[in-house]
Amino acid sequence: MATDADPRPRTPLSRERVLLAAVALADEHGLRALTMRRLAEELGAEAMSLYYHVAKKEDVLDGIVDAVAQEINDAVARVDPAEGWKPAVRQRILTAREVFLRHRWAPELFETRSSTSTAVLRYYDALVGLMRDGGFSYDLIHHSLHALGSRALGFTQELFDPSESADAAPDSLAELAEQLPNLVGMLSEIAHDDPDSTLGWCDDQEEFEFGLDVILDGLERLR
Amino acid sequence: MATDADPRPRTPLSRERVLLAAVALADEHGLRALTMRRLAEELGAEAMSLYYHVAKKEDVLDGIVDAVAQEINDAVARVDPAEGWKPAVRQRILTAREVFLRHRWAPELFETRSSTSTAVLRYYDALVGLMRDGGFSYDLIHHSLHALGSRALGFTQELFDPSESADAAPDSLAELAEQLPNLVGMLSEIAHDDPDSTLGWCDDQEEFEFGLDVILDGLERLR
DNA sequence: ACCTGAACACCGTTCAAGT
DNA sequence: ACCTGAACACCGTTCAAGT
Repeated sequence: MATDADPRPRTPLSRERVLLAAVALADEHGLRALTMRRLAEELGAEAMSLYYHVAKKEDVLDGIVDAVAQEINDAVARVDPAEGWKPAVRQRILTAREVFLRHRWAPELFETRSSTSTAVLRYYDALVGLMRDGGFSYDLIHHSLHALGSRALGFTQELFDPSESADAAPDSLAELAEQLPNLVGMLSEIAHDDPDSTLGWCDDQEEFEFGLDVILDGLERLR
Repeated sequence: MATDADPRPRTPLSRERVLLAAVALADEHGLRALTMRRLAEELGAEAMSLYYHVAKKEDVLDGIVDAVAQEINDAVARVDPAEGWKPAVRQRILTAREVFLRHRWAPELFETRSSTSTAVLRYYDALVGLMRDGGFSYDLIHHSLHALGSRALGFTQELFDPSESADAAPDSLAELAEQLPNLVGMLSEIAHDDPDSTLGWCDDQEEFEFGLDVILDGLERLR
């Protein structure tokens, strides 16, 4: 008798199911699509049902940051402990980066709320430990974390995409070259063409590693 | 007869007045307070009146990014052209930073929409020119801009504020020290105490300059 | 214990209408 | 040309009510 339409959720809701669905929704449609109403729909429930399992939307956002941080911790736990602090730190960071490449909405969220995640703190704790074992003083490690900034977690935020501006100008390209001679000169020599390794224009894999190595080499010298 | 209550706006609205009010509102109450309705109220008008002067809210956000970028360009135009590419670039960046210290909401917005601002492009163009004159190839300049990231504009986004987590834990501080021995060890040696120079915990003036110099020194070596 | 419907106070934005 | 009021389609969230 109940064989026809019975779209009740098989499994009951839970904080974990809500967070998993939130991550999946953000992965597929971006952060902007992550509304309480849409999230509930994805789970076959009403928006208000979510509030039994999470306090408020902020709680969901904190939760998915923590979930990504745990994914990072799981990933870095599997990397071979390299010889020397530098390859070890480098490898950890590049491994963390791979997680962000799977969750491209995450950098934006980490910028503002990663301090609430104990998983993020555990990630940093291990990084501090590695550098400590590598002969750094706590003071220099502290400076190093500041110098690395978000790079310690594996991403840099993009700041501008000159290719966009280039597209925008139709025939005024000559005028643009006049106004921005150096930028146009530089960009005419350069091409980015590996979208899969790119978190926005400024976060190309090759460029990420270049910047990372500039900093790690600099820290090495100060050690 | 019209001597009593006549709170009509003296000056008519204009795109410029709208943007100025938007910057002032964000300065005083943060980005979250910047809604079309609140902005109109600030101008003594109705929300819908704004749409005669700006296309949509996105347009307002693009506009205030451009306004801040112009403020930066004005500021850097006044700095003495230093001798050598490094002091010149360094001074430009620290001057740009001062503008962000006046508009603490701006970094968040620049992260996502600075590519739409021609003023930002002009800022970068001058920076590229300085480095070019300093003997850098376009290719290395390009790498350098990636390595600097948002630091080229004078800010780094904060990633975590361990002091917050420290506050949060009341008596479980011992447990925290057990779980995060390295982080707790490091932080016990360190204190941040100049709130005026700080854009969030990770963006202390001293730390900003440390990180900047690590990168500039590294680029110098690659020149 | 877990979920829901109706309702509230907000958003950005459209559109026809006022001066 | 410039501004407005009413209305629409969305938000997050509260609360009393259902099972």
